[in-house]
Amino acid sequence: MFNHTDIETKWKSRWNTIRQNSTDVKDTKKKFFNLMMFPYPSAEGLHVGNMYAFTGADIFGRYKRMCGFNVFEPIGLDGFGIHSENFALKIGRHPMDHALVTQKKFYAQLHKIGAMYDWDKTLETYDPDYYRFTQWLFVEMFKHGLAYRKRAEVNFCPGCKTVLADEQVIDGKCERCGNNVTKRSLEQWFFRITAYAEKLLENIPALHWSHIVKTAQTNWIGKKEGINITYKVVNRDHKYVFDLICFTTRPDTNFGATFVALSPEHEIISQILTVINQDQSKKIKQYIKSVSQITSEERAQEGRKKTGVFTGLYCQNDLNGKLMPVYISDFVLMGFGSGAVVGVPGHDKRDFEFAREFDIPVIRVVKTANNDGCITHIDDVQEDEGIMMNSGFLNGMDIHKATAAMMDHMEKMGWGKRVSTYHLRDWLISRQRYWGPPIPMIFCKYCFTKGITYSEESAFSDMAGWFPVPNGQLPVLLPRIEDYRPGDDSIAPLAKHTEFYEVKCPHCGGDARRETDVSDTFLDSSWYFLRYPSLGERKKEKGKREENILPWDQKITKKWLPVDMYTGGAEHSVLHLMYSRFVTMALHDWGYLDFEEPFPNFFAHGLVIKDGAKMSKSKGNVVNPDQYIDLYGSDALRLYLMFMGPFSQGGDFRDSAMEGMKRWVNRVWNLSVQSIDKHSQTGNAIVEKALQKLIKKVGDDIEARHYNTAIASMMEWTNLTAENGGIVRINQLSSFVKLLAPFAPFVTEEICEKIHASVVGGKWSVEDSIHRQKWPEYDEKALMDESVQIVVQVNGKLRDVIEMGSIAAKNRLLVEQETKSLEKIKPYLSNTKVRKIIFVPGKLINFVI
RNA sequence: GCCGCGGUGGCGGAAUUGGCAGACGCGCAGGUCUCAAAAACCUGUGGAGCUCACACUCCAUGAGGGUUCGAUUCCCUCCCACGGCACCA
Repeated sequence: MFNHTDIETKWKSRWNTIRQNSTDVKDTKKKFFNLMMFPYPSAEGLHVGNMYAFTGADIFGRYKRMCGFNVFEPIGLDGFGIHSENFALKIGRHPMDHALVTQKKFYAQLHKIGAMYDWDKTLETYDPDYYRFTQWLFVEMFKHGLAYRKRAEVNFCPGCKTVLADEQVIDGKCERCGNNVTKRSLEQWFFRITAYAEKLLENIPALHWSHIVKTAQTNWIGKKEGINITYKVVNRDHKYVFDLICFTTRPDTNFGATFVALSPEHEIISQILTVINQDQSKKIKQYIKSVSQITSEERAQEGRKKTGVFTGLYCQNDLNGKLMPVYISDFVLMGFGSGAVVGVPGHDKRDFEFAREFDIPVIRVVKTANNDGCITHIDDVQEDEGIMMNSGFLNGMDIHKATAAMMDHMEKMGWGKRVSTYHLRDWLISRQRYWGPPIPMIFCKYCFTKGITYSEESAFSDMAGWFPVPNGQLPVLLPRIEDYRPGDDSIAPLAKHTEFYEVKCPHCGGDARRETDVSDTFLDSSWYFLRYPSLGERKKEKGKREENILPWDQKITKKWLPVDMYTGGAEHSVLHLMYSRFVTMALHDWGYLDFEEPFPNFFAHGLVIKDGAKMSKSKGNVVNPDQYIDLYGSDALRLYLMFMGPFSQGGDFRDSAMEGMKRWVNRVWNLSVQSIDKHSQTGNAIVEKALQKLIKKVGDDIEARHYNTAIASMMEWTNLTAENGGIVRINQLSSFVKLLAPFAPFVTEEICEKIHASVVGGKWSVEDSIHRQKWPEYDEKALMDESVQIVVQVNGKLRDVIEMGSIAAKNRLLVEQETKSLEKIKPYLSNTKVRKIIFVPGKLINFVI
């Protein structure tokens, strides 16, 4: 038995003294940036789910280092944001104080899990030396026309008392606190991520990401190809009033169109109100008001009765000259397409439901082989495959051919234009909260009234009076205030502090007002990977307020980025991963970076399950790793976590299974101590052959992140050594311990030191560390077996297994002769004719009778 | 509704290209050691049949069908979990 706590304490301190894991970023010959998603520190500290993710990533980094790479593995804290602030509010400690407490706690815990973090290059998003550049990024976004401010219907979480981005609303609920999200019309800052929709989509196939994550992101971007049809709108007297654009992916059904519906948020409604009578206007206003009073969740409720109001106007369908009444209805969403749809009730269920409510005619324009009758019931509505009818020049075509033909026709006639629309919306970036980087913008009322904009460019035409904080004045420090609690009034805490917001206009020098919202946490994490390698230069920048200082060192960034391997949870598929891609693309286009994709390789690890549920605070099943590290050791816990199942799948956390892992670590220890003691020079051929195979197996498994089977194979090998004398040669032990080193860094280092003392003697130095050793090589020839097992089947059923020389086993005739006469086979072959013999060289023979 | 992933012993899981299903571990049972227990170690462990025993036979990878000499693996239908999107026109 050995004392794991002593060993861990010893090596933690020794590694720290020698800066074992401090990466020299100047050495870029074989660099490897091994990054894992940094944690957001809150509550009780690191939990087993974090440790699972970090350990899996760390094993890969350690393996790469042993394969000769200069591995950089940094860690930091994503400590700004609602999550941390909510916890600070809960326990009644100021977020600034709480941040320091959790920082200390998290770093202490992260020291204990045995990961090879570079402790000289850590970052915290709430550090002014970090967020000055988050603010710099905001300013750059603004300067390039990608940050804008507008009044919009936005998601508001009554629990967190702030607005949320679309991505942070899950099933109508807040991603963080689970409260039902409501809509509010507020002035907010947005990032124009939609400008990159196509690029974000286009680059996805080339990414080495799991198919699941790629699909999730593709779905979120949600590209749809269709056509914008421009209709002439006429009033009761058939007089033209204006144009209206409807988006559709199914123009093939356009001969069946019988109405047009507008979203209640559609801007053309203000024009409509000017061309219709008062009575009608009143009804429309009433309807819009009633819609604004229901929640988005209620509005989207399935099976809800369709509502709407007639505008008194008509769209003219140029295909057949028919007039289609224009309605306003809340089943039409403003955020998709053009916010106006052309209704084809025969071939769209929602359109049918609407037509039912308003007695609008239903026309069939698509038929199937056995159905071309009237559409009178919702189940008759035909949305899929079929052949066109009642559709003029389209008749007889299938719907796909008809769609293309109709688009061609409409474009030729000048009635419409092919377009793509996206589900992706602009990123709502401002938050009416305290614990984040203040948005570095200034609003000047005087300049606003004069219509003065930051630049002449059209992108700024709606942004009169808004100016970014000059670079040299960054960071805009977040002041320490005591009334940091968010209110119900959508007013940011900083807006109550004149000393914060009263500033001079950077343009005219007059009195102006600083923006008092802070930015979304996801902005903090959208660029942190760019910062890490350059952190060695941080001392030079500290406190400096120069104009042209960049968040990173250009030379270092050119060498070290993009990230070589990124490991994290799949739950960030459409949040962090997409925001980071967007920010990187923008920085690339502005000339700051020479790559577009920050994470060409991303590995999505699985989740740790406890009692059948994902480990989370709200479920109350969070497990703190500390107690297990104390009880079983960091090595045993790391091994146990990785042994639960494939790293991509996660697994079920159970205390009892950890005992077994501790037993095995003990067995490895005993095997090592005894082998070093006996100093055996004679090797066992079976153990040696198995070791050669093991070297290959463990290497291949680590590359594939099949850590569970790598560990299983190592267990098999130690079982084999127990059957073969219980000791191994020193060089065999040495190789084995290297294979185990990425998984169990502490105990293997201790064994390595013992081997070193026994074989070489003298003082232990940095170079002697097992984690600096070269990964063992195996002999291809040694993997070949002299004899193999041949499976003997009759009609595909296993009847016998024989051992043969590996060369003979490849000879069909020889194997046939050998197996035909086997005692167990003979009875099957007598009295029948062998119809066929299947032979797989070196593997199997099958007699078909 | 659409898209995606999966279903293997009491449990977590393993199984190159279609070729010995259940590796490895947990749990359980029995044993050694002990006054006793724990720890440690050893043996057994999918189900059924047959046998004093060794052995042998049959059944079994969510259900049903197909392709094949041979299917956990490939194809079709269905069932059940999980993940993403969703009044998206």
